[in-house]
Amino acid sequence: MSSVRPVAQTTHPEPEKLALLIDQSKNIKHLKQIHALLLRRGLESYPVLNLKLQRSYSSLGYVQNSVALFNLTQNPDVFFYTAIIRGHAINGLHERALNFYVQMLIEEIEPNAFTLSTVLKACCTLETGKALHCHAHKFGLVSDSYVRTALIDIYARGGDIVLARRLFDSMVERNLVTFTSMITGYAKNGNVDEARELFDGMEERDVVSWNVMIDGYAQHGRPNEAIVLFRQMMKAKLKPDEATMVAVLSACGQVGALGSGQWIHSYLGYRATFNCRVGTALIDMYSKCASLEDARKVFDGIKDKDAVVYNAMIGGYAIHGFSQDAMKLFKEMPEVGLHPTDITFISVLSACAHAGLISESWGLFNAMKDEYGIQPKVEHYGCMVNLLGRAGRLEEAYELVKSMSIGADSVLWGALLNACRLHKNIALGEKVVQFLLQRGLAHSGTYVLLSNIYAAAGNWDGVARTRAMMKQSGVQKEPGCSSVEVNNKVHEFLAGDTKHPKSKDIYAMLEEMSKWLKAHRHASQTEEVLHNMDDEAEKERSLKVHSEKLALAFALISTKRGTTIKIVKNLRVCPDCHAVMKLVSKITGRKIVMRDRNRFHHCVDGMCSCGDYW
DNA sequence: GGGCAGCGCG
Repeated sequence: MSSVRPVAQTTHPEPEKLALLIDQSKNIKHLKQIHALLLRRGLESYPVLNLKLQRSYSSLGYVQNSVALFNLTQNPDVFFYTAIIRGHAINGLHERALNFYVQMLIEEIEPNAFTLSTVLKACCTLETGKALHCHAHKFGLVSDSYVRTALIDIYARGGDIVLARRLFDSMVERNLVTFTSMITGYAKNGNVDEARELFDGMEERDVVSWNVMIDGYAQHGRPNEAIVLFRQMMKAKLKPDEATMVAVLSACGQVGALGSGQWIHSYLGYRATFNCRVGTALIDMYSKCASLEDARKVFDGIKDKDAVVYNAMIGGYAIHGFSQDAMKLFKEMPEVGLHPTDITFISVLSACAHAGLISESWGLFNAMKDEYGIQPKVEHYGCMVNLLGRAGRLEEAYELVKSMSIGADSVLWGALLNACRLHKNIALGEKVVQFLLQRGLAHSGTYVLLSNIYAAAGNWDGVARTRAMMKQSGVQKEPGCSSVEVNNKVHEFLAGDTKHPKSKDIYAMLEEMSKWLKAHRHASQTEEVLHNMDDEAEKERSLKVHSEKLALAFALISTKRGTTIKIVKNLRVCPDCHAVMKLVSKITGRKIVMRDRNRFHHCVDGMCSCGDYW
């Protein structure tokens, strides 16, 4: 190498060339090499190159390196400030990003539209958003489309969807991104239909707009519409990306659409390995579609698993009641250098709850607080209440709920009520419902559970009163809906449904099932029939057409002998249907796997994996 | 010399 510097310098790459090299560096090693080269040539503080270095370090996640360079910069201008704010914002260091913005204002450097849209990215609260909105006015940036898009985003995510829409409507030029931003706002806020209206009105859509809409359906209880929209996307010849797949897989898991989920798996190419995001989505889908072995295969194939991947697999074991496997994976986490998260604890605690492991649960619950420094959330309490309730320790469960410093939600109260139902404890059930009514927290599930508690104890007065309360408050029972997938198509059934094309055959099968059940001396478990029917025969008739039984009958006539039957129900399975599933599994020799709102039931040869507690 | 939107786990 020549040691004659002046000569060498003229033959070295020009700054423009170096700038390009920085932009093109794909990893930290690369970048550091170029940085070293700049240092050797005394070009480190050459403004353009310095700026580019900072940006590249930040985008590779090395914000500290950017900060070090920033601190060496003499009189950083608006470009440098914007870069350092952005570096922190994209790496989730929101508070520090805001601090740099404040520092910039103190230095009396005026932010431009780039700065403002960047700092808006780091703004987490509605209050900060409003303050920045004022700044936008002050600096005359409020009509800039990037600033405005960011503002729409902030307001929509902060829950002020009306204001977000007002900003959107007042924009002179709205583009694909603005629309997508507004649609995202609606979707995240649960206004899926408004989102769809905007989506349908768009002149052009890209993969992101489709993804947002599909995910909006998937995350707001409308998984079937998510799958339908995905098919339309494919028809429109748009190439789905990873985000599309993650959203659709979530939807497949929710409805138990194993066939569709497998199709996506094959579209992704049945690779031996997936990244964490796609891998997690596949694990979740397979777990919820009762294919735990496939979930595990995907899990094993993921290299560099993160905690989220573990959470998904542990959660899979948990809903199937495989507590030992869940615990085993949980114990493996520290061994591979992963820290359990709050979600991990929800999964292991629910696994323990399903298996009735009381001392283990208390141990985990306390360790979570004391050793891992994770504050229990309402969901963690929910697991404990489920567990204690199932074990009949109702007062202990009630005391736990009352002792909480955070507010209990309707799911937690529901867990307590379910325990009252299981142990026929009317007194506590009434107390809880009274409590909920006073605070306006009662919803349809509350009433149904209370009614079930009365019915279980044969208290028909109580049932009638509950019915009257429901009517008075205008609450309607969420209709039970069961689905079963046959030939990649999800068939849905409501109670007493006659809309299915094969309805006649289904009802014939139900008659046949009745005969089997009679022969096996099955006594209908009418205790939880909601209505006060005087006639026992009438109660039986209403039980016979429960949605899960229709789904079972349809599966029996339309699937091959010996194959596993998989049913998904949106509510908790009713006791009579549960008993029937077990019996039918024995009579037909088929495995019946049913997922209800809470967990999986694997019925084999007359026994259920839940041990008859759910 | 710079900027905006989408994904997972109970």
